[in-house]
Amino acid sequence: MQNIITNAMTVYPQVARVVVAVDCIIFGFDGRQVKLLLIHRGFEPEKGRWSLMGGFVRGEEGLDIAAARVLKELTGLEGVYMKQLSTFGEPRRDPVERTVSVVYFALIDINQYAAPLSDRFRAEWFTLKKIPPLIFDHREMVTQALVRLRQDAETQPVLFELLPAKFTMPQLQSLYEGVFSRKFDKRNFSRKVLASGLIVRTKAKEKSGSRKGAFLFRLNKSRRTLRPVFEHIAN
Amino acid sequence: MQNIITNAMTVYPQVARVVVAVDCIIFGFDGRQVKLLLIHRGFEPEKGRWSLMGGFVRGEEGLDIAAARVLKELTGLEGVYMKQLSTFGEPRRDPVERTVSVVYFALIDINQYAAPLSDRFRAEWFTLKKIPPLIFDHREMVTQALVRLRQDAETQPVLFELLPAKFTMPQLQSLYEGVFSRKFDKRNFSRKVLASGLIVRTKAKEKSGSRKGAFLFRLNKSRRTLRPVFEHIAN
DNA sequence: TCAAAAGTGTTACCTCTACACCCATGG
DNA sequence: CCATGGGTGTAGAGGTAACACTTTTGA
Repeated sequence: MQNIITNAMTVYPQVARVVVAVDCIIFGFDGRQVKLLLIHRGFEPEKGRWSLMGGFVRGEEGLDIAAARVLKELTGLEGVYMKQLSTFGEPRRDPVERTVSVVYFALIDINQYAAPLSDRFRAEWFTLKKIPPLIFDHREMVTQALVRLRQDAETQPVLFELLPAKFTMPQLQSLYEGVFSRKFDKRNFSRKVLASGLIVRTKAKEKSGSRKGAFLFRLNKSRRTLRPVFEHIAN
Repeated sequence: MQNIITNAMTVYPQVARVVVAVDCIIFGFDGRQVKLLLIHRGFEPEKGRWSLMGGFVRGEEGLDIAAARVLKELTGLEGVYMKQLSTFGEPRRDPVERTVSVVYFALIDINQYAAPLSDRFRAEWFTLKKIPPLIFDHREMVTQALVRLRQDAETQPVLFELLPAKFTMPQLQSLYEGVFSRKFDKRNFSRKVLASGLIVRTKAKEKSGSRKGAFLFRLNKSRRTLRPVFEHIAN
């Protein structure tokens, strides 16, 4: 087994080299529920079980690039919101060979491309309450991603990545309720979101889904954070 | 150059293997200022410049374990608060050979062991405003760590890791002021911290540092978070 | 006795939460 | 005409921020 050294670099002697992979946690929102995209493994190890979408990092590829490539292979999507979560490296987490996995999570609007999916890979969306058993330490990765998603959603408008360009207030509220697993009061919710200045009401209405129709909103591009900074212990 | 495979595992064919390292960002507090521990490199590459303390991950070693080992090699400390920050893996970040570095940050009370330092390595504490140029992408690592430290400090009582078991209110306030780079009103600050129930006043006073003396406080072990959870968009 | 740091209370404002009814429309 | 989901306002409570003076004691 020859180690792959890609050019004439000198090397560190006596140092173990390991396989580095990326795994992608893909969250989606379909207008009603927050979901997680999983693939049904058609290969060993753990053939036939569910897992995150992953792949090995190539020789000349940075980690972010590798994650974007893996996401594209599965969903066909590019330019998606994607963030590094953390790295898993227990020596025996992958039974085949020691593999250090850098985990990313992505947020996408499910409806925008329900189509591109499922071809090369058997991929399915699962609601957060019905996640099947996952291989290796993937379940722990998902748990961490959810914690992080909530943290981020508290301070930054990340959840808008999961929505189409125009969305209704009830959709936005369902999204927040899904991510935080709790209900919000719709009057307080809409007042608070509007007060943030992040979204703007358009004149159009979405008429499917209710007889009355719901106003469509869009992001106000000039705003980037929900609050300047929040300090728990502060003046 | 033989790849090191530690046992009879089968392997993934055709996959690049790379060196995995850990780098430790060590924040400390001396009762007045928040500081960062750096080492003066006595070896190539970048000999003579400043860097974070790092080391390669060994064959049978998990990432957290590797980081703890590296921290111990430098400071002699064990059982310290340590958390994974993120992973850096640009192909040419290390000119010697491709190296993926998993970054950890640790929080310690400087006074507790000013001694154990500086022997094997030339290590020095730098205030956050006087960080020298660092090698590779270490400066970016530090920047990210500071952002994360602030985020964490907003929701969790992590900063207490930087303090001795007993500390004064002015010390605590300097710590928060150092981390957030701003001043707080001492009346509001102490009221707020005390209202959190996180700390308890003892009868003892710290008499050095002021003529009047300042009450010593200690952590109230039963409390774990500053607030249950905070939602920006919530009910 | 005075310089230096520690300690303490009140008020105005703003934000958060709880809560219930009317509106528009398609069937 | 009625069932369904969408939209809105108000009042009470709680938290935040601004603000200045007194205490202690070592030198």
